[in-house]
Amino acid sequence: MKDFGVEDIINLAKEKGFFYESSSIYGAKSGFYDYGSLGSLLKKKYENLWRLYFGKLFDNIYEIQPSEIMNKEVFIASKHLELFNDPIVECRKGHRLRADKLIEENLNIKAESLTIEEMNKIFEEGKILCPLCNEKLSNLKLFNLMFPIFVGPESDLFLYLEDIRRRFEILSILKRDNYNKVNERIISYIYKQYLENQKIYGIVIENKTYIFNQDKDIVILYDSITNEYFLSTNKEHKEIDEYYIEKLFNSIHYIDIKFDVDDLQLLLEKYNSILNNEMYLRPETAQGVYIDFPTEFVINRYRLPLGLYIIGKAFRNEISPRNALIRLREFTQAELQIFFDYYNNIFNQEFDKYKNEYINVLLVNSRSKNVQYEELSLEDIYNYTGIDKFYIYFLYKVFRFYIDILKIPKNKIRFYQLDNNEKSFYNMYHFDLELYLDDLKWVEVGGIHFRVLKFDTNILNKVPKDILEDLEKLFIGKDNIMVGYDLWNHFILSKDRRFIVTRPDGSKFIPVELELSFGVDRNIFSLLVLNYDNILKLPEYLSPVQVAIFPLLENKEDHNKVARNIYNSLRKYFDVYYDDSGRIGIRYKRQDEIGTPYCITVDDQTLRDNTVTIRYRDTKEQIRLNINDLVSFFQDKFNLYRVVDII
RNA sequence: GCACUCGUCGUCUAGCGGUAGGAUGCGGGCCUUCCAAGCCCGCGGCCCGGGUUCAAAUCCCGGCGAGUGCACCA
Repeated sequence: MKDFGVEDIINLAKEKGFFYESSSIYGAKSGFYDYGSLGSLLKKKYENLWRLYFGKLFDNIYEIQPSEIMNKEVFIASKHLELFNDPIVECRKGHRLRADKLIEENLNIKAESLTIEEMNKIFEEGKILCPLCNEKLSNLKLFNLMFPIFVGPESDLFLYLEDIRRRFEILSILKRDNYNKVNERIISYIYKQYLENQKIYGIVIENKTYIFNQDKDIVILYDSITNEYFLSTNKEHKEIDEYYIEKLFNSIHYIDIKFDVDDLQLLLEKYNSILNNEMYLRPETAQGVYIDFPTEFVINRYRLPLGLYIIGKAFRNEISPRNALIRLREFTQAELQIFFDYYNNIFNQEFDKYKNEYINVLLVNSRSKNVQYEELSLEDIYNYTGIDKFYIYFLYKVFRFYIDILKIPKNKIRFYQLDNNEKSFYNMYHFDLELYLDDLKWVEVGGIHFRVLKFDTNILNKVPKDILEDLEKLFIGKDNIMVGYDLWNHFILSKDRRFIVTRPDGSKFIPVELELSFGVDRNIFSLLVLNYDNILKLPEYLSPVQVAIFPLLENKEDHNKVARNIYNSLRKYFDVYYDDSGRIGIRYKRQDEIGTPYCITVDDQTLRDNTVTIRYRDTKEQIRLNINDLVSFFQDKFNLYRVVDII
């Protein structure tokens, strides 16, 4: 049997319409994919199964749909603006490196405490050279993995001012010695192009006029006292070649605003007011749940445990998207956040019911054993690691979803425990759920994160005074407390007291958070990779097309007519496909390739006794069934509730 | 983002300065009473932009995209 690799799946996906590169007729941008007709059906079915399973894991779970564009404060509280933000420095040859890491390695000082300006100064002075080519490093900028959105009519102005701010306060490239003198002929050539169809923007400061293009690749300086022109490429002192001039002309996205130094102050004030309109595309769905927790907790009558989940888009400006749906810039997450009282936790009892069940895990301590995973009972995991029972219980529930419902082969799934260096500081426990996708090895398709912080009373010295009183109550009778990382952060910043929960005995706490997080696109991709070998053997309730209907012979009018009627009667209930072209064998093959589990064929016997053949994909076996029984037959086969009920 | 390799019908592939060819697929027809690969006809392509040349899919430059390895993935 041929091995089907990732590349084959990508071709299949494109050819049959599962997914393909987005905007490809205009030249695709990596990291963006469109789901096609079949992919959309598959994804919808996956999500519905996920809803039925994880949405019913326990009582009191709800789906919510927060906005994908969220306030800046959300990401201040969540620390995404602070920590999702890498300072990048560049050398002449274009190598880009992490500025903070370079400083820490070379100068042995903690870069955390340095401002951008201070870091930039270190590189300007040439204290650190590019380790790859020994060239000077400069042009320090922040690279944030979030996509900013500027809301409201002034967004263009904001972008422009943001550019000015960086230019003056951080980059300070408008220094004279960056410029080469150029002759008037070149300048007039540029102006000529400018007048014809391109626009450039400029700023006048004292006696100097700076003109630059959108990409800031090129800046022209005109000195009105000496009447001289200078040109900077904003890189090295490169020859003024046609490439840069051409680049200037090609900057099609422009803002044409001119102002002089008197206006600058006014505009910077305006900038500060517009700053409030800066929002972000969410880099994870989770924050939507955390900020809606107070509202939903009250609406659902203060009951814990409370589960809130989102199936929706998240956006990250990844540096290098790879492997089709595995690393995208726009992707779909399915995340269930479970909030509960750590000290009064019903899930620990659930553990006992399943403690003799086995799951595949690779514990930190087992990595040296040179095994892919070990099959351990829940009780063993508890004994080996001391991890809380409720956490292991949820690992088990996730495992069953993949084994029993998605039908993932048992030797291709494992939980990978992250060690203290790998996991984030706010995760007390963190296991990735990984699937083995041949060429790609183990791929992370989900994660189970216990997002909590443990505080002693010293934390009270560091919190805002107006909520100090509320926080002190959490410590009554305790030396330390466990709190959900995000709920804590959002409480500190928003000061919304609904984050604090009161127990029946009057004591106060902030719930802890357990996050079951899944990359939907990665799951879809994995399902295709793991199930394809000429035939796409998806579980029948996941198959995009559920039933195909054929006339046995395309040139027999009777066959066609009856088959058409069946098609029309089934299409209201199921995802069906009608095909009367080519021979019967090729039609079966077409459906096998896209995973259609059942094919109905109308033949001569149908005309006599009103029965049709139903052929099952995996065995190629046929049964005969009366046309009148088809709807109930398939309703039973595709009943998702029953699928989930088996568990 | 860096380095290397590579972009030809939807898919696979030949051509590598001079009329873009095959296979598969898809559509139509013939034949066929149940599992692609019988016959006939048709549809469909050189990633994009510059440059060199009488002439560019082919050579050069840039962009975009893909693969692999680094790096990145709070």
